[in-house]
Amino acid sequence: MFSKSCEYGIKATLFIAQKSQWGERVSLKEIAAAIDSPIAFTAKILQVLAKASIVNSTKGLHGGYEIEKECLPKISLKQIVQAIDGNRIFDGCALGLKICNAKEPCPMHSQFVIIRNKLSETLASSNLLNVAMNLNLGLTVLKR
Amino acid sequence: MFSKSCEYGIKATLFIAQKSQWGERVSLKEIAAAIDSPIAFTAKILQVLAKASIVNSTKGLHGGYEIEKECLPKISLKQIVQAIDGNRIFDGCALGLKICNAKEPCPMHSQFVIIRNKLSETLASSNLLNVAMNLNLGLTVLKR
DNA sequence: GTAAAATCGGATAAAAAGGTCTTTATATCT
DNA sequence: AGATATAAAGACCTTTTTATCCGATTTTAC
Repeated sequence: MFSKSCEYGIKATLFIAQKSQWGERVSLKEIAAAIDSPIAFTAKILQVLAKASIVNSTKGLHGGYEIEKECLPKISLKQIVQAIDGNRIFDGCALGLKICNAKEPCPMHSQFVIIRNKLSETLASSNLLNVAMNLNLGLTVLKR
Repeated sequence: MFSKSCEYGIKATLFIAQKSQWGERVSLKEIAAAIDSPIAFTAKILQVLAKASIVNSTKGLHGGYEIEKECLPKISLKQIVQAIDGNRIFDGCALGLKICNAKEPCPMHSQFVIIRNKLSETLASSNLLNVAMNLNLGLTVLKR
């Protein structure tokens, strides 16, 4: 479904969001440990997320990553997916056709429009605050 | 969503299904041309589909691939996907967790169960006869 | 100035995608 | 029956993409 980069990106953002609720800033090392990801690879993904202004990064001693508390309810998982994987998953043809639309559809087009719209809505309607709250309550996990 | 192998596999099977309606047997070359796929790679995928008894292959002069007419309504696209990509797409965690279920869910588990079930149902309820008929009518295409 | 932390450019490894060549099977034509 | 042309099967190789790692640089608090 998603690339590995995107999986790590989502998990990393969620961990940062969780800590940012309490105004805590987290380092790369902490993130990688929390989501069980390769540290250097995670760094690269975080750069992308920082450039997309989904997370804020601070260099130097006591630096790290954070998200402004007020932004948490405004950032959706869809934004993360788009920043890392683009939106091929939302608008690309399931059978890989270059041109595939209602006028010239692939054999699965009409069915997949429904599924992709559902996916898009699901991701667009989730926000970091909600998801982070479930993490806090221990109802969901980022590892294992 | 699907691997390239799977995309080609679905398109190849649909093309074979279309021709098999009229009792025609098609060669690798014809298939690759019809679905615009690399010929040698397509051969490999067809081997997998033949081993999974989704298509019948015949060697030698006038050989090629076909599907018994009576089987067309009994074969679903889900079977093709499972034969090539396995069923990670149907039961794997969207965030890549090894363990992810209702008891120990990832933050997106409950939402993704719905999407994956929808995908599974859609693919399971489609059959080669129906899809091939739309191809015949020119309502859908395998190329472009 | 030093240590901690992110950034940046590139190097390496692994997996997916695609290609080549040889072998095997099978109809058809002497 | 044997030779031949055709077509899939199988083993192996190359390219491309994705994933991962490393080292040098920059930034900042103390």
